[in-house]
Amino acid sequence: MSSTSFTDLLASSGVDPYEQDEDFLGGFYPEETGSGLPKFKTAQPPPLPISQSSRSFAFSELLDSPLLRSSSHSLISPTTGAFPFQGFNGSDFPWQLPSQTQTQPQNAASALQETYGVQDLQKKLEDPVPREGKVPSYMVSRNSNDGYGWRKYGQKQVKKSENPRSYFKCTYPNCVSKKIVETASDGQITEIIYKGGHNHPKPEFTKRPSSSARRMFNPSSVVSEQSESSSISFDYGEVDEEKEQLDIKRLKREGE
DNA sequence: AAGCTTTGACCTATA
DNA sequence: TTATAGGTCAAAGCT
Repeated sequence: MSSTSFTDLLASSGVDPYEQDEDFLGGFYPEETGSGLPKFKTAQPPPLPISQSSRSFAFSELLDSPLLRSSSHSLISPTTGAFPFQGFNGSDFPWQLPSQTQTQPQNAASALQETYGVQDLQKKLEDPVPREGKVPSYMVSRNSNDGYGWRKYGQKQVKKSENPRSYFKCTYPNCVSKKIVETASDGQITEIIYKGGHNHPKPEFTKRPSSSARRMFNPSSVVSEQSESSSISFDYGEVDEEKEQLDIKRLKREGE
């Protein structure tokens, strides 16, 4: 079912930040987000030790949870704070919960609500088709697409990172979800941070494709990722070239 | 024609 | 209170 959705995700850009997310979730890198956790000016309920270590768990994780998915719309208890994320309900995220990172669901939920930092996208996609080395920003944006429509609304070079950050907003009318993608000069996504959640279902195929050339599912590519990932098992994977180039390298902010 | 990206400037938060 | 950094907005240009 959601192959499409997921496919979209993966394929969408190849960024597969999500996949990686999930993946790295398993191996969270507290350092990154932990210390670098962006300050959400939104409403950060600090009561929960998010990750107690400052580890941003993968929001996807939750989503992925069958529980959530089952609930579909009621992902999180209203008490905790209505979990506005239901957009993923339609997606099949094979993300697995990291055993070592088992964050408390509640934490996760909270964190999710706030943001999910995806870093360490250490997935090196093999790219048979190199992007010529030049990766326009717009490409990057699309890469980050996880199936949702994102629109870039800004870019900035932050001091914390040597790489520029691109700011994206969900194109859904009522969706306030935002995404920050940090890309290296190579065009590789070094860090992805999600803020807020989607309060709408993920568009199946509607408007996502288009832009870049999304390729049909490329098992080969996917496999590559999965290999590294660890356990992502999706059958979709239209890894586009972008994906390949998405050399997501774990960018650890040592400077922290 | 519509949507998206790009870039600079402005605003807000934090130290 | 001031300075720095981060994040967001808006206008212009491009696909």
